[in-house]
This record gives sequence, structure tokens and C-alpha cells, in this order.
Amino acid sequence: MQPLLFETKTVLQESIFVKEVNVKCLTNPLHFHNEYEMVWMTKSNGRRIVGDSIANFSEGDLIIMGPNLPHVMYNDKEYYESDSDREVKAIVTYFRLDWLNDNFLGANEVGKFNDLLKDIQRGIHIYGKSKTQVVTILNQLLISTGLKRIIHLLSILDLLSGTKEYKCLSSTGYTNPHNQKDVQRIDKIYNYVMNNFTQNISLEQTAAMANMTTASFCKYFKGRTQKTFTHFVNEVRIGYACKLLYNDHLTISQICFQSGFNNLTNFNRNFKRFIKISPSDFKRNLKL
DNA sequence: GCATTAGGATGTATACGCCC
DNA sequence: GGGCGTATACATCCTAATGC
Repeated sequence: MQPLLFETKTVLQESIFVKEVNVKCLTNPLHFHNEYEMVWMTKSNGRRIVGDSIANFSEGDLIIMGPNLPHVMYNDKEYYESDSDREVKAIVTYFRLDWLNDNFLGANEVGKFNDLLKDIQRGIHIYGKSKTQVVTILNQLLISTGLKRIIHLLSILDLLSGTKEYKCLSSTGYTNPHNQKDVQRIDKIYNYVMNNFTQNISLEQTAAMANMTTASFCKYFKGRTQKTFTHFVNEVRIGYACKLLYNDHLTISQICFQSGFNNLTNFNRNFKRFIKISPSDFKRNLKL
């Protein structure tokens, strides 16, 4: 992982900047910037962290994140193997809305638009028909220039203002770290967990890695992420277990141990805690 | 045989208050 | 903001029972 710790994208002289990503694997660290960011993942899968939300992503994943919202994406392990033939393709759109002044945003007609922008501050995941419609407009945006590009962007935001087919990613109580040292430290912790969650992860070792005592580390981690370190690790493990459950020839106990849990009881309890149903029900639902 | 649940024992992660 | 000491809530492990 590159030690790039803080990325601030200055979006040139344009209010919309589109980047086509075509790489072997994702290596960007946890970062945030002043621009809105829309990511349409056309190829690759893995896990993404947006604010305090952790979730799996796969091909077709479409998210929009607000300014200064810390985020990072990790591919599945096989992407980082030297002989891997996997690849990542995505369309990333950065945009600014600072040209929309208070007079515009204060108008009665844009009430829903303001609500959408508030939701986007926390990051949103778009699904259903709305996702298809957004992607259609996004494809038009990609080939357009000048004012038309802005009109297409506004069309996307207008469409999302009138739909319920999106869910907010980070929680309402989430607060951004907003300083480089915090992002640097949290990134180091996230990386460590993402690379080691299938094995034993000791709190003591992780705290030492962050140059803290265990007590300080716990307080620090909870303060920055709104969740305990154990909660975070378990959430990552259950997310991975969900992926493994798609694999039909693995038993639930095999998945339990491959996800980093040491016993089935604890696995089942945590699975129900995060997913609300048992692993076997989850597997059964996949077949419906 | 496998998955799930429950209960008890144990260890540790966390919260809290205080201090620098 | 971060370290230290302490109490305790919680996670984990183990075992047993039950159901499919």
C-alpha cells in the first residue's frame, strides 16, 4: 500500500472532472478532499469504508460522497497477488457545487435538493431503477462538454432528489477526523485490519502499531469511528463471511474459521448481530 | 453430521476519572 | 490529546442440548 496519506484534489478550473480508472488493484489510502465524488465501479469487488460505514462492493456499485468525507476502498486479497489477472475499472466523477449560492439553495423549489445534499454529506449508495437511470445520464455526461456536462450532473442530482432508492452510508453521528495525523493513523489501522482480519488480531499489537497504550487506543478509535475496535474487526469479518456464503461448497463452520472467528457460537452471534438473520438463513435466501 | 442456541467460566476490552 | 489505574461490561470459549 502506498504511503499516500492525505489527498486533496484540486479540481482544476472545471467544476466537474471525470477520471477513468483502469488498474490492477486499488491502492489509494484512506483520504478525503474538498470535492464531491461519484464512483461507478464497473469492474472489481472488495470492501469500502465511507465515514464509519463498512460494506462490500462489487461490479455496478454506485456511490456518491460529500466533501471532506474520509473514504477508502480495498479489493479482495487475490487482486494483490503478483500473478493476479484481475483488474479494476471504474468511472470516478469529482465535482464542486460551490457555485450554487445561498439564494439558489434557499429557494422553495430546491427543498428536496437540499435534503439530498445533506444525505450525500454522509455518502449514499444508489440502487434499483434509479441506479440504472443515473448510469444512463452518467454515460451522456462522459461524452459531453461545457455547460451540457453541468446540466447532466444536475439531472442526476434532480433524479436522486425524487427517489428513495438510495441509502446513506455513514451514521448521522459520524464526525470527520479533519486532520492529516488522524487520517494517517486511522488509515494505518484500517490497513492492518484489512490485511489480517482472517487471523488473530490483538488489541495490544494494534495499539502498539498506533504508538498508544491499549486504553488510549480504545478511546481514540471509538472517538474517531463511533465504534469499538472489536466491533470494527467483527464487522469486517462478517462482511467477508457474507461473500464466502455465496460459495456453495463451503460449510458454515468452514466460513466461520476462514473469516477469522475461532468458534461457531461467536460467529453465529455476531452474524445475527450485524445481518439480523442466521448464516444458514442468509445462504437459503441466496437460493431464492 | 451439521447448525443453532443456551448457560457458565474466564479473560480482556472498554469506560471512566484523574492527571500531565 | 494522551497516559495511567481501576472497575466492570462484554466477548470469547467450552460444553451440552436440541432440531433438522
